[in-house]
Amino acid sequence: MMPWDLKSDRPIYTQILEEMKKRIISGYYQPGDKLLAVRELAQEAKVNPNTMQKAMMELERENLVFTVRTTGRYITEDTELIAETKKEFAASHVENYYMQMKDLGFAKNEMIELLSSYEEEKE
Amino acid sequence: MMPWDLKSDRPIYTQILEEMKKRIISGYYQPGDKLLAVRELAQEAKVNPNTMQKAMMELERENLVFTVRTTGRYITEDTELIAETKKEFAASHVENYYMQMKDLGFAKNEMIELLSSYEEEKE
DNA sequence: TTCTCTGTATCATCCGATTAATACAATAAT
DNA sequence: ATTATTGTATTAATCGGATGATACAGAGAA
Repeated sequence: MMPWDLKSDRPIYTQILEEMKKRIISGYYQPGDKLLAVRELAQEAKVNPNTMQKAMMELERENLVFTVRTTGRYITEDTELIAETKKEFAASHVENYYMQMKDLGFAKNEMIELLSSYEEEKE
Repeated sequence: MMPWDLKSDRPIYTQILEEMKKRIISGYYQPGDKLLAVRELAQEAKVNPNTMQKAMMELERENLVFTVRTTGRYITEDTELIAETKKEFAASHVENYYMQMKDLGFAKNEMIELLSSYEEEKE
């Protein structure tokens, strides 16, 4: 079971929304997959069902999931939308990294160099 | 005058804290520079003086600014600390970019490629 | 039909962040 | 000595997010 590790520095429902998006665009959830019930997901993430529900509503507003009333909720089968969402997500992270570093006075080649020499932490 | 553009998705005082840090480590504020009074800064950022004060207290806790009672607040002259803070700040952004992209299934060379081909938006 | 599971809706309550309005103490400037 | 400006402290009120408890409606399963 995938951990949720939610922090308290931002609204919980926002973090859940992002985590769900990540799970969809990364392929952890496949198109058409049935999601656990809101109550179960809430228990899993250790949040109130209302909070999970709020995140789901937003996810649905973006068409990344759809509901079959009284049956459950499913991941969209619109692979085009998923691909597009992934593209946007990646682009926003590239931009964020670039902008933050630029504000600090780093040149692009330095940004690339730092990333290249980055080694993941082990433990 | 540097804009503050504060969002409502995270605590204001946290955002102010980060913005101040950026201004210090990027050199926008120089060591020893005198800051505007809390009330003025608050007015400039369009927030309550108490909120600005809270951010300043935290900034001071990290020794990035110091106070001369009844005279004002100044940027630290500990250039070593500033350099170290900048290093940490950059490292955390590198890690963040790397981890987010990795979770989405991107390989490091793809991350580098996306960054290389990133072109800043004009308008 | 009856039971159970689904999403959904509606309360009241709590908590932290923010705002607001003041007040105070210390010092530099006048 | 007086005034203005500084950071700081205090108290109350407000607001949004999160929780908790509960209820309802619809569809599938028994």
